[in-house]
Amino acid sequence: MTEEDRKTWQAVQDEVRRCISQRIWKPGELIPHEAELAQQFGCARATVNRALRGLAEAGLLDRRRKAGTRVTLNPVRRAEFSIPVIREEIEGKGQRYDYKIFLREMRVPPPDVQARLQLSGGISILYLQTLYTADNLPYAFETRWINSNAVPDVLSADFRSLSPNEWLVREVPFDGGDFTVSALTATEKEAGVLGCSQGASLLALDRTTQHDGQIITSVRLAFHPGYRMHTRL
Amino acid sequence: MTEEDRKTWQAVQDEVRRCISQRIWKPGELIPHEAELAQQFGCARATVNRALRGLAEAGLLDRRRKAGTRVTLNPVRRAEFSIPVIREEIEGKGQRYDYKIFLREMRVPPPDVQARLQLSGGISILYLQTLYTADNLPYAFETRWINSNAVPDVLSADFRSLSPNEWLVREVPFDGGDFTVSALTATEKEAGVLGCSQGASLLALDRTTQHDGQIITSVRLAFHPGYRMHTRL
DNA sequence: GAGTGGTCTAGACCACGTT
DNA sequence: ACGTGGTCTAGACCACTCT
Repeated sequence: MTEEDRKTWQAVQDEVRRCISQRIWKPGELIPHEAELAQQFGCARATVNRALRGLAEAGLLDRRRKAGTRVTLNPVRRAEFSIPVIREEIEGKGQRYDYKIFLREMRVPPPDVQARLQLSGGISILYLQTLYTADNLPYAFETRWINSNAVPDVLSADFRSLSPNEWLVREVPFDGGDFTVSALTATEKEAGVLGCSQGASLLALDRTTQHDGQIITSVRLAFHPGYRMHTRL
Repeated sequence: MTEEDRKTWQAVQDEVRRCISQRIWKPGELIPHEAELAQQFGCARATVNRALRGLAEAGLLDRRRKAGTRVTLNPVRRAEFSIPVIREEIEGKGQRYDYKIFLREMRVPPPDVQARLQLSGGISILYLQTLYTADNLPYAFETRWINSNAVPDVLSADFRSLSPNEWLVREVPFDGGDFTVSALTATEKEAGVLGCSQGASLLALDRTTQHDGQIITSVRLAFHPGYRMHTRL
């Protein structure tokens, strides 16, 4: 552990990272407390705290009052994915983004969607099917339910220049939701619009969005075969 | 904006969150600068900074020096998944975790794996096939390549009480890697061990792990049909 | 009870990017 | 040039939790 004359929290963090990565501090081991490290690094305790807090958030350290700070035993626990904002994703590859709305009607959702949207039976809401394309090739097929009772404005929305997704992001505030990734087997319908064979394996993202306790929308995106979500650790 | 007598950064953060969620501050809009908010909340600027930094990391705010702080236009961009540590995942559901190693041999990897592991051709390394089970039902099928040149100890490892994954986590330090999620179509082999039909859609996680510039291991997990990754936003 | 991390403060200076 | 966020400090008190 060399004595650097740096005092930025980043420098401290890098040094601590090195100690962990090189197993100078081994998994499960207690590391020196903040005051001690502050003295070693020649900086304020707050600076050390800033550095260690970041590493704890990243999952590399376990910190508990009185118990001290330990190197996490099983350090890989989280992966952060950027959620595809389809237009950006496509345009980011230099391809031409477009979308086509196949279906737009009021409909009574099936029981599972009713449950997800916390609706009672028999109420019909807005249902949309949209295909996103990149350079005119099918990219993802979106089926979306919008709780039009909670968002009445959506009924008069024009989705010509703004996709349903972007319209919602722009017009309707939200404060939570959930997100599921799964593999699905292409139905005849999905195969048809995505131009793949029926039975193909597709990556599916299901998402619900809520605001102030109400569920606003429930959407499934089925991506073209070969689509991948990627991230660095 | 009510004047609270709280001064914790969490309280400030909650209040700012409320202003965003209720569109008191609209997407794209400039919000008051730190000094002003500090005065409004009756706290130090550092406290406001702490609160806003958190929201910026969460993707709700865009902050730039001199330009000030704005409400993000497209706030949903990241989702954090906890990476499945299979044993914990299974035991967490109250099920019995077990695994069985089907194959363990030295083998020359195919070209794509060679590339991923940054190996030159003709070198044989350790190859493992493992099935993880929950209550004796197939859970996930793992195919793993381990760069046994970088980790010679692995050749004498006994994987009876510790799965290859857990052995590596325990014995080999690492400092990076990457992570891919995709949908795959079950091959005959995968269908056989997972007890599903050939051609079924499976969620696949591919991961490489590196340390000090070297790629240590490349692993693919193919989960049983119906498996989902879930997270809240 | 006592040791450790968690947070707040008031002030200061710096880094950056808009102007 | 100047306004804004980014960071550092030294000290203080608090909150948790282990013993």
